[in-house]
Amino acid sequence: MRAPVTFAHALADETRWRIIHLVFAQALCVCELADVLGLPQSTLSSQLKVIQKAGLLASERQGKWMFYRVDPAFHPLLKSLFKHFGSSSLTDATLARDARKARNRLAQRDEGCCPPKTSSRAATARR
Amino acid sequence: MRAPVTFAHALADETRWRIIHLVFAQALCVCELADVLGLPQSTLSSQLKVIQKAGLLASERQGKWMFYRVDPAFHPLLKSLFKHFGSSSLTDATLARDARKARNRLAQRDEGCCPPKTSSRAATARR
DNA sequence: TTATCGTATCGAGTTTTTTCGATATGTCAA
DNA sequence: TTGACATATCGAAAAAACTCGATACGATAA
Repeated sequence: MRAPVTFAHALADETRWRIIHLVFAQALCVCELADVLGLPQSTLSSQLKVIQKAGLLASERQGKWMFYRVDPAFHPLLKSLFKHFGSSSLTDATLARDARKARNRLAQRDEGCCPPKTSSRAATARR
Repeated sequence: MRAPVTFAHALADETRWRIIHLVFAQALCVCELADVLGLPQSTLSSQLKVIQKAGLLASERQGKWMFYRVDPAFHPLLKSLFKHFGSSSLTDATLARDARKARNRLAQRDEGCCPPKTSSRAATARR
């Protein structure tokens, strides 16, 4: 009984809901999330911890950066939730803005703080 | 975005999770929930309000009693959640105990405080 | 090593949530 | 109407959650 309640709690916050949408299909690092959401880095770290506690996140360190994404095991469940509530960047203005900002931010990888997107290839190429 | 977050919040509490399981398949009145869960009536009223705020509940007054059940529109979504987490009285000891208490309590309808289960027939027959 | 940068943790302040007794509201019956 | 009973609301205390600046940790590069 603890697992589903913790899972629900992970979704029961607007900021976390936005985070989950952002890292559903792609991995982002903490600084990218902070940029997109306009929140301090420590806040992001805290919220990510809550989501992680529910087992929702897969994380991977890439040099200095920590990348987070939704664990694929939760994709079907979350998809049915998204579908039920019509929650997507097509219907929600905030999610749409987040998605756009994320696209812009991703386009600046290599120029900005983060390592190249295609992590394994570029990361090994750097060393 | 507010709807799914409110929905998640409704599930993000152990007591509410138990309530939702209890009134998923059958309608119960507040005093029955209080008996089964062993909580004061005012606590139940508060928690039911939280669940209701998410649109999860259908309620029906039956004389003095107010019956609550999960709105059937949410059955599929909740079922996928239950399934994902294996949340049922078969796997969870607390839910099992709740279900057993509810069965006992239902068997005492007509003897105790609550009106007969087959509400429409019995209720009209009373008048 | 030192410097830098990204992230995690800490700690305090603020807000929200949860609980539950007391009380109000509403319904039925007489 | 009164009385009894089920439920809702109120109010206050306790607990939990949320935010965010300051700081510690960890990895990279020079």
